[in-house]
Amino acid sequence: MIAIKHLNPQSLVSKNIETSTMENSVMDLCVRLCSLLGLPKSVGLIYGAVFVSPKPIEAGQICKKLKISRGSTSQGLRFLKELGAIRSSGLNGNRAEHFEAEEHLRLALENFILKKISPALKEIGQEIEKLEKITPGLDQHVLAEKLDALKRWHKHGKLLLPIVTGFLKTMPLLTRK
Amino acid sequence: MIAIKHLNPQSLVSKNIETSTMENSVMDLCVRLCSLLGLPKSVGLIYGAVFVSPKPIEAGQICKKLKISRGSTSQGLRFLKELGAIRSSGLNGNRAEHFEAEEHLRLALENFILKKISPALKEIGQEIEKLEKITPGLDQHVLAEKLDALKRWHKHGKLLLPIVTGFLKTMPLLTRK
DNA sequence: GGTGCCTTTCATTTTTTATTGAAAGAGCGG
DNA sequence: CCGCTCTTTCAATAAAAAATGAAAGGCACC
Repeated sequence: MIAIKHLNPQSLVSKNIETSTMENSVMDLCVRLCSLLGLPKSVGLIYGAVFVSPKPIEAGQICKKLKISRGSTSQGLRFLKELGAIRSSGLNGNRAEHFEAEEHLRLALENFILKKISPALKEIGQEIEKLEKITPGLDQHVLAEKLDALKRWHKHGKLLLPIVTGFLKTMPLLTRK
Repeated sequence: MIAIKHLNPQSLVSKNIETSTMENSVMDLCVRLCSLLGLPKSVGLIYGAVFVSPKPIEAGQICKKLKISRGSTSQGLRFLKELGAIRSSGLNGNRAEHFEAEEHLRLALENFILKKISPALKEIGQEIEKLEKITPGLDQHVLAEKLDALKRWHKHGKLLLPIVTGFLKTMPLLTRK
């Protein structure tokens, strides 16, 4: 079945953590926010764990706390780091890398949008260009019309993008500490 | 591996249709647009087939043309109809339902955004409300701070939504015929 | 150089999501 | 009412995505 998916209203993290309701719920929110962007639950959980932690947290603690595997944790952390949602805060004493949430989650969101949407729009643009070059046969004028419609959508999609990222800039920062 | 997914640059529909390059490419674009919204390929193909067709097309033709099953076709058409991306144009003569693309694809997009994002924001809002009611213990003031940050994000998310849908209203229509 | 501790990688497994096709439904014409 | 044609539904299957955990790599300290 094809359907627009929603997460169910009850707690999403209870299987993973059994700590204070408050912490639990804040992490729940993180999972929801991630899933809105189409990111897997584990990424939401990992981000939540870093976000919620009062001090930089290391991978080992995260995967123990969330009861998820070493591999998932590692990959999730890498993804979040590349995105700019968390950052490493050095190898406090021992060899364990410690993570904390970035102050500017907004940058991560912008990053995400740029990485995900921009290339898609670009490819669509290229596809349209290729199409333009084809001299349409006589029976294809209807298609040519449709192509024009798609072109307009593409143009306006490109326009919308900076508006959204621009709006993000006006948002208050999601700060830690 | 977790990664931001992109469709590969070469044709996405060649396995499904072997008609004119132009038609093929327009459908390709439809698939890309759908996948940007996280919809399955079949939905993109089906929408493409309806969009590209110079006259209302029936389900049977679609599933023959795309070489996909009756079930997928039926479900995809229902989904697109509910979304307002296509509409039924009566049972021309025989019992077969005929479909054509909606003029106002913009409405479908708004619909999609509203159905997908609004409920999520609402649930996040409820979750935050619930959290507010919890009197935080002494050791939880750090969490309370983080909750504030999330609250601000939620507020601004709600603000962004009408701006995006508002922007959609300024777009030229994606017209058929 | 060996040991302990932590990390990443990646082939395999599990879980989730999408697709299929057979069976059942629905309307029309005779 | 029956046969025909098209549709929907849904349990089974296939495909895709995510999670696991064993193996391999890195680094600090002895």
